[in-house]
Amino acid sequence: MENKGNFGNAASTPAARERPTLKTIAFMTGLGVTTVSRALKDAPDIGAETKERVRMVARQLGYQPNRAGVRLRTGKTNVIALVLSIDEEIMGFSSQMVFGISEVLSGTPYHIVITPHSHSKDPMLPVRYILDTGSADGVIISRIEPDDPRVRLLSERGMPFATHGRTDAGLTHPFHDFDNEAFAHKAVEKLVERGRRRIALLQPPSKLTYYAHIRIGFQTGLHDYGAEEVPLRTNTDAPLADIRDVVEVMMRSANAPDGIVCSAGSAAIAVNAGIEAAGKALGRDLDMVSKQSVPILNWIRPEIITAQEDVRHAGREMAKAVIARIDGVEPELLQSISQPTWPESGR
Amino acid sequence: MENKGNFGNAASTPAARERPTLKTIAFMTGLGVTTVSRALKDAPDIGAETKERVRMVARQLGYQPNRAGVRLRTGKTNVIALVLSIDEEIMGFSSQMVFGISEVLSGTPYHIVITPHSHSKDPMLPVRYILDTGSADGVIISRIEPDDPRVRLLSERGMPFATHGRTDAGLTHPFHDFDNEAFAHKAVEKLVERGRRRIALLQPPSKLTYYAHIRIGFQTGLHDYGAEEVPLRTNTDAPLADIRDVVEVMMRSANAPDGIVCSAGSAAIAVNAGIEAAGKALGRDLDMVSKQSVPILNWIRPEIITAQEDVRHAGREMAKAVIARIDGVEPELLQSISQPTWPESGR
DNA sequence: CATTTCTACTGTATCGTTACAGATTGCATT
DNA sequence: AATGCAATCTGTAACGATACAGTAGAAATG
Repeated sequence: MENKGNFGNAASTPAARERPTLKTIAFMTGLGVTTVSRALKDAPDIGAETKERVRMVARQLGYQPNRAGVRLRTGKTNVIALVLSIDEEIMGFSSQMVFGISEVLSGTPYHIVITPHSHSKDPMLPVRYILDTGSADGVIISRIEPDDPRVRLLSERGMPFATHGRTDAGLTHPFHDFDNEAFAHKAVEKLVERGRRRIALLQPPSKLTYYAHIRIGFQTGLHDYGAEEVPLRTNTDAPLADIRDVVEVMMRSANAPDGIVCSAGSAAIAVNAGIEAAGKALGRDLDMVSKQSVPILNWIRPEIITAQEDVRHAGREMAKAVIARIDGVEPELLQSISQPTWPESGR
Repeated sequence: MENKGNFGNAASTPAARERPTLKTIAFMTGLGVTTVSRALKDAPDIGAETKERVRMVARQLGYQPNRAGVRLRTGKTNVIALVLSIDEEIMGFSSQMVFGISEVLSGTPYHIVITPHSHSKDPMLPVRYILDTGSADGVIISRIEPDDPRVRLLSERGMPFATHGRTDAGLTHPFHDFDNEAFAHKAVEKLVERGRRRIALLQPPSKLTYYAHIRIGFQTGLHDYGAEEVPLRTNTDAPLADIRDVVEVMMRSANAPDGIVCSAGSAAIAVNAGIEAAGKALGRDLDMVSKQSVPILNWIRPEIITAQEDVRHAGREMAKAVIARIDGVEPELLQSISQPTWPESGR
């Protein structure tokens, strides 16, 4: 009865020093490989006592299922692909997101694989690659457009995914978003509170969905608090040097604003440089409200009024959403929006 | 002669819509699976014409080898694991490194997997996990200590790896490092040039190898240029609020320094806050020289004299080193040190 | 007592790839 | 004509896990 079953035809006997496999456990318990596999999955047709024994031995051996074996047989990769734009933000935006995702994945068998791309190249490429090679069980993407072709493709192919930002074309899918409308609205309020009336907006590139959210929040804010817009012809994607130059020109012009709303932390730095280059100063000639995803603006220019976007939290939410989606939860239930927080100024 | 070989006993015929495998190519070319496999690897025992034909069909089908298959059979994972401390730096330090690594890996079959950990927990854990599960072909680690146990373990187990920073205990291994000694030395020079003589150093935690490099550069600098050290009792790992407080106290004290050398960009922000809290100002009462890995300090406090550390470049170098190591290149040949660059101040 | 049903377990085939140990063919050599 | 030998090509087994289709034995049923 000893050493039967799978070891009958196989020549090998499990070596002590190798990484344990199901075969090792099967050998040690005297059970079949199949039984061990099913026992570890808590299948209903395995005896309670047997399960217990298998689990004990597995634990003792430090058994970890071989990923390649599982993946080959079942097609499950246990990988979440994070598609990142390599020219995203200069300041740790994406690292915080990665860490948020990792936090959630650390309790699961999932690993995080970074799939980088440049947003000057075709943004479909990384997504197509993942789909064609089946190299992930789930995908996380950002920089979402209203009718994002990546979202369409992923949905079509039935690949679970979550987005950082929403679409706006009747597509239902898991997402996490920051309430940019609320941010922009409140930003205007904060400026008007300080007696500012002529306000410029440094907005995101118009192709991204949240451009519209920012615009709406900004414009209803202007309307609600009786302020007017001073046009600013650049966006948060522009090189910092360009932003500085454009702002400098604006600040030197006859109708310079007395308030600025800035949609990205790194851009706020350039805006401030432009303001100073024009001989103006925050807090004196004008005020600025900016979103930031890494809490540093307040450290350097306490005069900048900031709203905090918790990107790490966004990462957590998206990771949870993708996993839930993989587990079959309906997309409608996997959408969340987080509110800006307004830390008391200073520090 | 058609449809023979592997298709004789197998019931399946390759479906058109599925992802192509070697079997598909074998079917289309009328060759055996083994032949196709060897042809694609350019093995010497396959005819030139056959190779050409196989390559053509493979290209046409968009064949990509199944990673799980390769991994299961050969043990090669095609994964480079990047071990990242989730409490690393607040500012995009690690994202830039990730992108640098990605740049190099994009031309190879390697993927990058992030293995996060907290450096308050046992730093051996992620490394042991990778070794025990064989989940990567190569590893990249940072926050290196003089006699780093991770470096020892990885070497012992023959796992290819590269480090960001050096060890200092007779261990030979691939690394990329920033010349912190040169940085600190030059930093003192820059301060003395501006007439500063009493200099404080915000140093890295003493357990990290580059603590010594910074100290040596700093002290030889003091000696060479005839300046003296004002002690500063904190380090770059401390919470920003702590750094600010300690600096504030120091700046209020009788023997406040007239110069500061700062070993990390994010810490410089807190140092500056401390200076201002004490009612002092950079450029007037004292000067500061700081290292930065993301070029933003100059944007916000142009008065801070900065040395740039190109972390993206470091990522590239380490990725190249790991791959070379995997390919059997000797570790001695895979060590590089990059010099600080001193961008002209301003903007 | 024969038969069905249920419980607990097992062998075989398979995922895609590659190492290994042959085959087959044609051609030159003895 | 027999032999040797490259040059090409091929089948089989194996990596580790799991889906599937069983089997053996005990217990319940008629």
